[in-house]
Amino acid sequence: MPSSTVEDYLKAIFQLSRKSTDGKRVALGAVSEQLGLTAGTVTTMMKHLQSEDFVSYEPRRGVTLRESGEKAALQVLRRHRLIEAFLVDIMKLDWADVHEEAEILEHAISDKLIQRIDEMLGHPSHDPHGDPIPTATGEMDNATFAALADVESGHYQLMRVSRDDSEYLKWLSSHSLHPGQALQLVSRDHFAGVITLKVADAEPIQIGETAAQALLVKKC
Amino acid sequence: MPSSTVEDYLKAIFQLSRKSTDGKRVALGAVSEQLGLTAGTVTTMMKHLQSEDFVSYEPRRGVTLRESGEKAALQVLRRHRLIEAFLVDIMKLDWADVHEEAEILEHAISDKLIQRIDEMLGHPSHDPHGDPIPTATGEMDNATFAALADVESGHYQLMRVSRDDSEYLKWLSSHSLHPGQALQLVSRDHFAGVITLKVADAEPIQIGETAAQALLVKKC
DNA sequence: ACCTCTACTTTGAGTAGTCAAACTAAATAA
DNA sequence: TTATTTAGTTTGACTACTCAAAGTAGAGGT
Repeated sequence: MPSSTVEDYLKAIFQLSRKSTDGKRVALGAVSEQLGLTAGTVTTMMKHLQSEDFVSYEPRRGVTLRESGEKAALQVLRRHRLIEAFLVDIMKLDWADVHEEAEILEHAISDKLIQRIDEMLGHPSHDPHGDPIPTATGEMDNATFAALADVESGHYQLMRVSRDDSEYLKWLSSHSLHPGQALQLVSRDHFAGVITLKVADAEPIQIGETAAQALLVKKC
Repeated sequence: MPSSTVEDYLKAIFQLSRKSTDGKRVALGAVSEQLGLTAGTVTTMMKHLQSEDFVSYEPRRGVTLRESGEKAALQVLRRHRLIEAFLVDIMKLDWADVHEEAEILEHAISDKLIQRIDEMLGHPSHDPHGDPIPTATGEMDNATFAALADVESGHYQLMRVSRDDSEYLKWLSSHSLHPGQALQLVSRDHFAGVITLKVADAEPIQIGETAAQALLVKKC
């Protein structure tokens, strides 16, 4: 059983490895950035994770998850996402507040309780941010979507919000921008970096490219 | 914000202090016993807790909680007991399995979530073992009850079960012995140390004095 | 008054995780 | 090719918690 510290490292490496250009290799700097730790701390931990067979680590080149590391990361992700879904659907907490809570609970909840939560929710496939929930055996849907920032005018469905900060999520909420929501990209000003979109039949709203980067959409 | 280790110490001291014969003073041996730690570890920690103003510690005489220590202990107890109630009433987990889970979650759940749980349960006054739940401001009902082991024949109501081990609780369950349950002490054999009792209109059951020590009852 | 036992304290050491600061390899620029 | 910058590594130190084992204070027995 990895400690909760180790779980955090594995989760970070897993998530960074999905965006990696170089195979699934992750630079240690990205890990220290993500976890808010110094570079030296991360180097030390990589050696330890290697000795525990969670990762393979090549000095100065980066780390990749080994099988047991990936398995552990998927379990943490599963717990995290089921907890988020639970907190929103059953506990009726605000979408925007749920991430931090889950960040802690993911290390504290037993398998038995996670299983119970999964049942109560009817084995959901996605969490409130639209992220896929790995199964108990570690399968995960790996569909990818285009960012609203990279897409032309047309009709879309919001599939995923890939950003956790609470203020941003509150703002999305206030404009009914939840996963599943249909929206229309009305126009974009490439020079100003501003996108105009319509959600249902509300007034059109303006959104910057950075904010649009986190909105993952599917054409429809 | 005390660490979860410190919370465990404070909770242990609080609970031991209620059984203390010497005012509210608790012997360090009792603490190390309760927490499963060596005596030296506890001595070290007592100095630390004193320096943090949680307890007052007199070498070789014992510890008593100071105000902030008692407050912290009551908050932990509140979280623990609300979590137990939540796991039984909402999550439908077995009474017997809930203690261990709560032992961990009590250190991981935020105030916001505890508040939500409290609302969902309708501000319960007691947990599934019949233990009183301290209020958010730290008030706690301190009613005491006699142990079934110390009481004569007659009709009683089971008010509290003061033991956490899962096997024991499973056995109680199987005989419908939950807090609130009416029961009759039919007879007792002081020499054999065996008590005969009837629960509702089931067959009479036999129970030893040790087991009866954890069953706290009210005459009725 | 002395001895002994028990409960407690002290000491020295270990684990897990962290940082700051000095150092170094390798990529990039000149 | 050499110099500079950047990313990563090493070292020494610290915090929080723990144990084992050696030492001691004080209560009770003789």
